[in-house]
Amino acid sequence: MFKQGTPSSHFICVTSGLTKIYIEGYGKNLILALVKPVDYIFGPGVYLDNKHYYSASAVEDTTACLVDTSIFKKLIRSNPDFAEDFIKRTSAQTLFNFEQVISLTQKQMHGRIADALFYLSEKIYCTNPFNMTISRQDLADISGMSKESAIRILKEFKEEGILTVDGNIFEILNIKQLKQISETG
Amino acid sequence: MFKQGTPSSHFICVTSGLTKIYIEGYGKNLILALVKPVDYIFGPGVYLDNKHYYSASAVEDTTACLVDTSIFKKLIRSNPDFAEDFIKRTSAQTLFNFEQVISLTQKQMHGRIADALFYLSEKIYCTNPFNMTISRQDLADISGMSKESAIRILKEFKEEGILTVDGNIFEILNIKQLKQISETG
DNA sequence: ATCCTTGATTGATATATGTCAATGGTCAAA
DNA sequence: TTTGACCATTGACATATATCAATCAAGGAT
Repeated sequence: MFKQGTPSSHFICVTSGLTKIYIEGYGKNLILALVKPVDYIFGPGVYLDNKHYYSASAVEDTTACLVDTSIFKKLIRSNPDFAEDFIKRTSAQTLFNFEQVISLTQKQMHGRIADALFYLSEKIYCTNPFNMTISRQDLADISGMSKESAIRILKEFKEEGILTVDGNIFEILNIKQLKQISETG
Repeated sequence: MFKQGTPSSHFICVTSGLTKIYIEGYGKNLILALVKPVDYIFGPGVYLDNKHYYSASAVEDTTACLVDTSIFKKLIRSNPDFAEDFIKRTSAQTLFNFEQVISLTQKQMHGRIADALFYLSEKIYCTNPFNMTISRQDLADISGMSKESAIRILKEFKEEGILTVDGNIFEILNIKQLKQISETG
């Protein structure tokens, strides 16, 4: 959909499908979030230099509509309720980033995969047996590890009866134990 | 100054000294930023649930003044320029967080210490031979590693002539090489 | 001066994690 | 059916990094 470093003149509203937004780092990508309908993609560059500071690409067939950022900015200036709501949203986003950073920097792989699984099940697909439409590489890019490592952790979870994987259908069997793993790092 | 999880009813303006803001994670801390005069401490909780989502404590003797958040919120609603400026600041903050996350998750220790040294020299102390007023543990908490590892990397940099350390006076001798290390991870 | 606390440093060791290479499965195009 | 491309999986191995324990240096208080 767009690449890090390119000019950004619109903000994007995803109306169907699923999109990943990710930073292209040193040889690997870090997925910041998955965006599902109806949610917005609005990067920090909009109020700075009108560049994208992350890339976005569809992981499922996705439709979206674009809104010129100048319209958005006018709305912010003219409507205090809108501005306040926007600040609330970005605050929540920041909070989410905090949790993510702590997970990525202070937990080991098992805890990070656990967090990613909960993110997918609770926040993205919103069901428990859920259909993984993202690749193992994407899962690894969410959890900040190599895809081989991610696969190995999944295998361990399967062996311990925490998880079943049938094709791309994932089911978390033992939520409590997985929460435990998330907590203890 | 305040602890993660406590209620936050004011925003803080640091008028002298140096303060670290950090997240208390699983057994270790992650320093998000150092705050020097004159800058503000304004967490994401202010517009959500009025709680602090990170802790702050002084690393040098620090004075600060407090402003009730309700005053701040009124200003946001009544003054579009102020609101826009605030959004710009938080955008810049978000951008900085992005760089930080990439550094922490995709670079190895040498690159992360290099980044931390540049942060201290260029953004915080703003001189090149600079007086490290933070501890090695703090340096480690900025770079997301154990203090022993941080010390070892510093030692290597000294041996390679990139850095001199005299007491708490640090001088980056070979900026170009250190940039190189930051780039190559 | 001596003690005591705190932070810095060093070494030895364990382990978490990445890398590389090989294999297998699946699906679509020819 | 066969081929090829792509993704998932597995194993063997190298190495980055944390942990633990010990030592050392510098002040402050008694």
